[in-house]
Parts: sequence; structure tokens; C-alpha cells
Amino acid sequence: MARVAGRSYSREQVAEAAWRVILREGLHNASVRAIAKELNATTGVVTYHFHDKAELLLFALDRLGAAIVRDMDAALAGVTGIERVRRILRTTLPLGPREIAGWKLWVSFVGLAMSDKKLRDEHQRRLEILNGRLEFEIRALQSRGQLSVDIDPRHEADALVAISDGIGLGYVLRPKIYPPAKQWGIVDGYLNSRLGVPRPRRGRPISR
Amino acid sequence: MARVAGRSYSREQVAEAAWRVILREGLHNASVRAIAKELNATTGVVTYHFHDKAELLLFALDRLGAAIVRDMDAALAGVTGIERVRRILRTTLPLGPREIAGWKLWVSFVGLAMSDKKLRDEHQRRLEILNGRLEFEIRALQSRGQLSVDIDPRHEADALVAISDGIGLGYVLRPKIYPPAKQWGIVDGYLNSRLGVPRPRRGRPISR
DNA sequence: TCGGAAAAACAACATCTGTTGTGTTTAACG
DNA sequence: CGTTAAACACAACAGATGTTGTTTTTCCGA
Repeated sequence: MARVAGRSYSREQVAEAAWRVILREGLHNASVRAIAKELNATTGVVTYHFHDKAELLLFALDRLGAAIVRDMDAALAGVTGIERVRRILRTTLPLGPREIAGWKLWVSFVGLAMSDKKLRDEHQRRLEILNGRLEFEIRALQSRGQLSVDIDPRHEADALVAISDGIGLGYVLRPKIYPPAKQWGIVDGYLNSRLGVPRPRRGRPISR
Repeated sequence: MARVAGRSYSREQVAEAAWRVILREGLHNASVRAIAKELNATTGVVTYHFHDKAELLLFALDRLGAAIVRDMDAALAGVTGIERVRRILRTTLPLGPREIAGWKLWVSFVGLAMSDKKLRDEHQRRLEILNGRLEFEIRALQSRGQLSVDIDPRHEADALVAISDGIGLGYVLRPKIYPPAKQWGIVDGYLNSRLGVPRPRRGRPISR
């Protein structure tokens, strides 16, 4: 297989090929050869850019987290107030095809993370970022008088992360149960009851 | 390796050996040979009781779900009212070592379930059981006037399942963040705000 | 006691896996 | 044009894996 008009491959391209293989055939079928074949290349591409297969998987998970953070920042641009919290959850919940693919990948890696410390650390990093941002926004709302000071920001951030992860995990196992409307129903229900945040009036965008 | 005082092994014992290997070395290291060695036996034990390795894994996951259901029924014996909802969540949340092990196993299997339909069906079965029981209890409370008829039982059951799964998934990745007190804080906070269920006065049992 | 079936050991196979080492092509540069 | 190094192909290896088929052991009932 000759490369077509081929420039050289980057580490990101290899990682994204790994994503596709994992999504299509599962993580336990994502061998080095299968990932290389996804690029119409051989194992040399992988072994050149990565020392290990473990390094490749770690990098693939790292780039996945980075992509989510990028999407989150993009969704937060020019947004203020309580809407920022909802925008953070918007990029976290499995609402569109992009987020759904992210969730499937993330869940695929979780099993391996049980017995691999580096992968687990990477997962923790992602969760801490999400947690920290939510806590930060809640504190900001409190300091501006837009939210009661009685609520514990850390506690509510932990709760929102749990709800988000529960919906994401639930979606990849039972997509029919958690359509976008129900996802927002659960989240908005929580925000309304616990934080006194009213539901937005009109329909919520479900795609990007 | 001769069997010691050995009676023959049952399918359940093989499945439990698989549990131990998965918990100790991860699912991707749970080979047929490793599982047999866990029993001080050879691969013949596995191949005799199971046609496939897939059948063994499916059975191991099935027995895990059955054990959870058993624990749930035991926790519900002689309990009435809203306390039944809390007891259901009690066997679901990663509060004690038994539930924690169950969660680690369940999460280990989730990755494989992404690309294996039978495992995914088994996961769905477990979730539907939990969901159905919660919905049933909520309806029962409503019909007895102990809960407002304004709340949607199915919606609240879905939400509680998501919260429970989110806490369970969060715990196996960040145990420090979700100690028993915080787990109950999140759950009771939700029950209180959404369903008007007051927190129990005194400390909550964290072990069995 | 003896046959026979259950239960498990054992050996062997074919396949797939990650990894290493070596060869080969491409492109930039002086 | 010639050199050099990056980028990859390719072959090969050693080990692990699931699976199958064949023995061997254990145990119970006639």
C-alpha cells in the first residue's frame, strides 16, 4: 500500500486512527496492526511515532480530553452567568454525535484504567478539570449574588459531575433511555431544585 | 497440581475465580489459564464447564448481577415506605467493600460491552432491573399518598439511576472524592430537593 | 469388584500480539 | 548531484491466547 499523495503522519493522526478502530471494533481489537491499517500504512508508522503501544493509548486518551476542553472553551466564549454552567454540561453530556463518540471512547478506556495507573491518572485529570470548572463557576455566581451562598460549591460540583457521568455511561449502554430531552430534563431538574435555577423557556439545541 | 481434598468445581466457582483475577490483574489479563490457575487447576476446568471464554465472561457478569439483586432483596426485607428507596440505593452505591468490588468488576466489563452485544444486553438487563424497582417504589409511595403525584416516576427513576451510576463510576476512578458520607450527601440532597424526602436524622451505616 | 461416566489434566495447534531490527524510500539541503 | 536524516515498510521473533482433541484420574452405582 503506497501512500497516495502522502505527507507524513502526525501523532494526532495516529491517535485519531486509533479512535476510529476502537469505535468500530472495540478496544480489545485495536491492535497496532489494525490501527496502522486504518491509515493504509504498516506498523512502522506506529512504532516510529510511539515507543510503546501503551504510550499510544495514553496519548489517544490525552488528546480526547484535550478535544473536550477545546469544545468547552468554545462553548463558553462570550457567555456569562448561570448559562456558563449549562454550557459546560452541554459539552459533557452525550447530546450530539461528537460527544457521543467521545463518551464511547472514554468508556472503552475505563476498563483498562482499572489496571493501568497511567490511564487512571489521565481519567482523573479529565474529571478534575470538569469538577474544577463547575466549582469555579458556582463560586463566581455566588460572589455576584446570583446564587445563594448556602450551597456548597464543591458538593454541587461533585454532584453535577456524578450526574453527568451517570448520564454519559447510561447513554452508551441504553441510548434509547437518555435522549437529549431527558438528559436536559434530569440536569435542569437538578439545577432548578437544588440551585434555584429556572429552566430555559424554549427548546434546547441538540446538535452543533 | 493435584486437587487437594477436591470436590469438583461448579460454574459459580469458576466465575468467582474470574472475578478475583479481574479485580487483581485487570480484565485484559484474565486469560483462561490465569483463571484456571486461580483455582489451582488447569484450563480443562474452564473448557469443561464453559463452551467459550465469552460464555464464561457472560456468566460471570450474570452472576454478578444476580448477587446484587440478592443483596437488594435482603436489604429490603421488612422495610416499608421511602426507606425502601434508600435501601435500593444502599446496595447500588459503592459504600462497602462488597459493593466496591462489584463496581470495579462492572466497570471492567463495560469496555468490552461496547463491542460485544451479549455483554451489552446483560448490562442493560441490570440497569432495567434497578430502574424498574425504583420506579415501582416511587409509584407505590404515590398511591399511598406519601409522595406528590406531580413527580414523574419514570423520570425520577432514570435520574436516580444516573446519579447512582455516576457515583459508582466516579468512585472507582477517584475513591477519595466519593466517601460514603458524600455519596449519601448527593443522593439525600436529590431526594430532599426533588421528592421532598427529609434526610435521616442520625448517621448512616457505611458497612454491612 | 468393575465398568462407566463425569471431571479435569495434558499436549498440541493455529492465530494473534507487541516489539525489535534492518532495509528502503522520500525530501530537504549544501 | 551527493549526502543525510527523517519517515516508514518489511520481516521476523518470542510469547501469549483461545480452542480442540486426547488421555488420565476420580468417583459412584450395579
